[in-house]
Amino acid sequence: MMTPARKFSFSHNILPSHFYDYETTAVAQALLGKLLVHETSAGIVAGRIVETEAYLADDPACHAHGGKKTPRTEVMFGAPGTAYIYLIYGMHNCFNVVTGVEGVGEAVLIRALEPVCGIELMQVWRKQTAPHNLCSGPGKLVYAMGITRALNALSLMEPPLYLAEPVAPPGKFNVVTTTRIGISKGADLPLRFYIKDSLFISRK
DNA sequence: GTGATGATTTAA
DNA sequence: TAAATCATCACT
Repeated sequence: MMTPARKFSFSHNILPSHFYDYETTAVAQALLGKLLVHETSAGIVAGRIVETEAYLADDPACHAHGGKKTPRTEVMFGAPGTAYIYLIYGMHNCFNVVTGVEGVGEAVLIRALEPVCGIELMQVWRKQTAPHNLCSGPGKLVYAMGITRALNALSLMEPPLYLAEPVAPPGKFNVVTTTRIGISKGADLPLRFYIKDSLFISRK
């Protein structure tokens, strides 16, 4: 008789609150190699973060630049380690990790993941099969992970959506720094970070 | 109320 | 290269 698939989760490896006790650019780099996990009713999906962008309080590309607090940006001023999810271009959503000191509006955009877990689910939700095309963009990974705006403002330190240490010992990797993608203001700032030679980033 | 804008993706 | 598509925000 077949052994039933073991129920598992990554929740015992959740990144603790002190992970966020650093400036946003440092957290953006430290998030590379970590896991983003979503425990859904359909199953667990997870990916290794391979590309991020920092959005800072004094940064013209940041939704909350200059301390601009609106109904939308309010979560960016909340506790670090919460989710900031917003609609972009009327049809996709972007997923961010709120960072920085509470009361200051900063966040890290997750731009790409390497699929780790629940790839079949990702393929269904993305209507794509190629692994390198499942999570290689901020809008794409939101679909692949089953993330919706219902998760906006929720803590990333507990299920169903959370950040975790990878299970296997992290291999050594190099980080590349470039300017950010798809913005007009603040376009020259070196605030995009990705894992060198990753096949899963949104673009070189 | 109205209009400009946008941290994207996809297909042609 | 262009179209799709709509929440958000400032207010010519």
